[in-house]
Amino acid sequence: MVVTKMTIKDIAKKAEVSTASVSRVINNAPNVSEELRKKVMSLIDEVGYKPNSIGKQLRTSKSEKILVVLPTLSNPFYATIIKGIEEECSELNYGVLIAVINLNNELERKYIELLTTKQVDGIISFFSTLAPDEINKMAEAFPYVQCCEPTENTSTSSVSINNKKAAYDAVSYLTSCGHKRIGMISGYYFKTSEREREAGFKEALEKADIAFSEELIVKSDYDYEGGQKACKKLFDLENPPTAIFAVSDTIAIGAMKYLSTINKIVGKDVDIVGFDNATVSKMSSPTVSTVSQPRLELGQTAVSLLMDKIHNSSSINKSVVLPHKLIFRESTGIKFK
Amino acid sequence: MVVTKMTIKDIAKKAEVSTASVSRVINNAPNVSEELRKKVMSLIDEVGYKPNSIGKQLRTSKSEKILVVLPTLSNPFYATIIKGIEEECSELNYGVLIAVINLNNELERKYIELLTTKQVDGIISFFSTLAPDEINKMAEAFPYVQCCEPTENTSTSSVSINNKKAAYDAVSYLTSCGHKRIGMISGYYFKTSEREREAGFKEALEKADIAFSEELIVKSDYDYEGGQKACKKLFDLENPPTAIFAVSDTIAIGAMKYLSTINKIVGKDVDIVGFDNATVSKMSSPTVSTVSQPRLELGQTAVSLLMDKIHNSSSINKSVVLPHKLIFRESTGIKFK
DNA sequence: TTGTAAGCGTTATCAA
DNA sequence: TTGATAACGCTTACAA
Repeated sequence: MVVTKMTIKDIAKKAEVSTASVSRVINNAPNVSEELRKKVMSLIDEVGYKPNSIGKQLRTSKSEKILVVLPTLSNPFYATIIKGIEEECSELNYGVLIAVINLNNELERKYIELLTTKQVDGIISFFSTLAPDEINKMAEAFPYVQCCEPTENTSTSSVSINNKKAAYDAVSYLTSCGHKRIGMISGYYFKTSEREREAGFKEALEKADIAFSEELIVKSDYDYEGGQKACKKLFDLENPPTAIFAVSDTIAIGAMKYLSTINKIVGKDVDIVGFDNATVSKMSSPTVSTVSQPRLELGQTAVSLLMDKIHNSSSINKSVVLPHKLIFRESTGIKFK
Repeated sequence: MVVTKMTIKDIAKKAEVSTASVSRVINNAPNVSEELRKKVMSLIDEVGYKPNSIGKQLRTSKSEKILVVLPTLSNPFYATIIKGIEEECSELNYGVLIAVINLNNELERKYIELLTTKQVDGIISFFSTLAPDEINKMAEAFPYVQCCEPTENTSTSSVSINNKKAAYDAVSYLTSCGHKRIGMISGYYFKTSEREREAGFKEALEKADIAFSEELIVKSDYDYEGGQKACKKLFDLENPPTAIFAVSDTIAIGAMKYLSTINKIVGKDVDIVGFDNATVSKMSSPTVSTVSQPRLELGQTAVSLLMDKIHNSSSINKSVVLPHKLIFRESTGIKFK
């Protein structure tokens, strides 16, 4: 961590060459003599000179950094995806910066300005508060890809699982176990995935010839308390469900907590499936059956989509769908222990 | 989200004024006529001009952004602290960027370059892989503060709780309950806090006239599996403990899991105290008694320390210690349910 | 109050 | 292969 205020000019002066030559050495330009290269490089090493990247950015309009826009930091779900992003970017020598917008539209715009003012070369967004046509317009002019949760009616490159199919699979498993009355705990936050998962839920019921009624879908916050409350609503029904499909593992664990207070045994009296294969889903007791998303690959794919945009501005929009996986644990019957 | 490639020159030309005047308007300089201001502002609004902040940064060496350096994203402990940072920065009109270094020294250096090259005005670091004198040297030249986990033998501004006292309090509570044989599950990751907590642990034993032996401190990864393994080690001892102090709630929950497999009832046969008051500590069953850190205030304080450095380069280094709090839950006896 | 022009640290064009 | 110099977009003395 040598700290110098040296500029390319200082190096040039010391080496008795032009700044242009120093620049060529730094950037591994083809046409520099071995002699010059050695002289300049040894000097650079000696004084610990680091090119000022603001100057470079101003000149080249490239930052070799991308920005990851997150709705919140409190959901550990993102950690692994971002690890995938980091790994991929690290190989490409891109830096990864993260911004948290907390559902704040103004804040989101502020961070997006990092893109429009060329401070980052691209954005991977996990959630946007912008209107669809704003997103479309921006994505036309700048490298912007959506990950996991593309805003409805937008056309940018994106990567996610098939949320409808994932819900369909989870609920179909429940019907195949003989459940005739299944509740769903959904949310009112991530609009797209929730709508799709609700659609998958309904389709699975239909397929199993089970009547659907609105009371079976309860909306919840994405937390432990939310899961408890939502579950109570379901079990305050005249005809309560015998199984629950929840859109997050934390919600599922909250639901399990409520069930324990009314002496229902999860995995026996009531089967539960969560979503995301969060760390906590293996820590609770009983452990939670869940739908797993390929997080590392989600991140890696997002990066390659973004790089495509960065290096080829006319690149066409691609929507990549990655496979999900059902994971069976104790919350859906002891046979899966 | 209007997207223009306009520069200050274009605006100046359109408005038939100098670029200096436009600059003054943008920056709310005192000496501009109302007439000029109106003319320029309306034009700016009309065409949606946004000043290019790279140009501005190059000229002013200020970015109005800070960087938060995190060891990992998978620990939700940071989420609330960062919320405190965001809130504070938002008021000051500073942007907050986050970088994750995953214990990778090279990566950390890369992100620190954002500071040394003036792309961010300061850094709040939650963990560093750098050598103490490197940190000191950097912190002398640039605004850099450490939060929660200052590297030992460094002298930068920092904010944290008193980890030794926190451990002392937690373990003293355990001894006050009558425990004579207490185990500690520590880690080998965050060197500073672990060492301090171990010191607090020993001191509490000493104070209660309980002999200490090395076998009572077991090292663990900061996860569920680590907690299980560490707990097994403790209970494979000839003389196993009747209480455990763990340096994280996740470890504590892992320990509880192991205890359930050997038919020990937590809160009755064995008392357990965790650390951090993580979300999961309220979700497990039994719930986990823990040491709570004032996360929001930790973040806010870090920001004010940093702003002090940013706006007053000769500002003296301050070490702020914030109060911790013991939280009693089911894992230390049902009387605290 | 406004304009002129230098300069922040680079890279890239052109000429040598 | 190397050097001189303009340019990137902005702010800020200094002059008017």
